[in-house]
Amino acid sequence: MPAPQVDAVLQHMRERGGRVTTALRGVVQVLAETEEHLTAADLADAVQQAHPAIHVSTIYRALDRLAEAGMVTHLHVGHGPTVYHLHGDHHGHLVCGRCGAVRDVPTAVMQPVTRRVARDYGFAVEPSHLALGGLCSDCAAAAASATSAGEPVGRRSHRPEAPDP
Amino acid sequence: MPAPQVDAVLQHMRERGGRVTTALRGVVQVLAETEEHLTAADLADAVQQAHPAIHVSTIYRALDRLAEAGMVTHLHVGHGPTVYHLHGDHHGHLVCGRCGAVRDVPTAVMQPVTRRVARDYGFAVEPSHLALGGLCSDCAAAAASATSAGEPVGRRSHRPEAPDP
DNA sequence: GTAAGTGCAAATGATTTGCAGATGT
DNA sequence: ACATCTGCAAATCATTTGCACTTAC
Repeated sequence: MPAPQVDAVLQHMRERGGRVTTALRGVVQVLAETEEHLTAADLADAVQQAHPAIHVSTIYRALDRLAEAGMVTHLHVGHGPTVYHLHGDHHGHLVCGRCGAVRDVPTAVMQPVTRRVARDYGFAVEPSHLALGGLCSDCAAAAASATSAGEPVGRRSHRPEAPDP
Repeated sequence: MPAPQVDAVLQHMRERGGRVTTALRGVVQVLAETEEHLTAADLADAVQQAHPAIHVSTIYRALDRLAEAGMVTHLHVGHGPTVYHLHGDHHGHLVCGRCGAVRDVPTAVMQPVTRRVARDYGFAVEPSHLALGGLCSDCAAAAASATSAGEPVGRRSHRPEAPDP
């Protein structure tokens, strides 16, 4: 949706001395079009829809470039591969160790800890690079109730079940 | 140091129907002897000192077994490989994205967030599986001062600088 | 004795890299 | 033009798995 956002990012990259290539544009467009956290493979698939020749390794390099410029952030979720998103509104992440779902939480919620940790340990928490592991409500319920009959989804991106806050 | 702790764990494993093998004993001993968070490779090295034939894949299987029994926990730190430790006192982790240092913080510090997230999102944070990404004081200083002259240590366990709270 | 463990080698999955050729500015 | 990118194939790293063989109980 935010076409202007895409242009802004690309402009920034150009000013930085980088070149705006098909791959770079593709990656930024896809990232701008979703709220989700995408893996390099997800991005490759999406970009290849329009430009089949774009190679995954190129996606990685585009992401590197964007990360260096501070335009995207990545997050290491439990087992699964690294996920990326545009470095917009900062937010933390709740990563379910069972089904792999990633849920965003506003930085505000993290504030107390962020502050305290900064004071006591001199550690500067990077909010969007932040992940709390645990069990989402569904999986917690599943684990508690049955003999653990839940179906531990291998991985696969995530699934924003409830629409929400 | 805590030899009895080792025995307790092994005993528990035996009662659970598992067999106490050289590899299992080795892993538990090494884990009990350190405060650090070790990778499978670290463990392999250590265990092999006494029993050169123990293979890394066996270490992984021993860790699986121990994890299933709830005796060890693992943590996915930024890039680097997974690190393991005995599931004793719960604590969270501060992982420096620059030098890879892992610092423990008591669960108490995390409480406010843990609680709020549980209430608002029904998400059950697993304290010892918890990691906050960011920059440790040293790296933050380095990043701030120079042209970013810091030396991004590949990884390597961590460095328990200050003794503490 | 026998099922639970082990060693090894080969498989998998994510990510990186060297290099010759393509392309944005 | 010419440095920056890209495609591809091969390399690396962490972790997993199949299988014949050991070993703890």
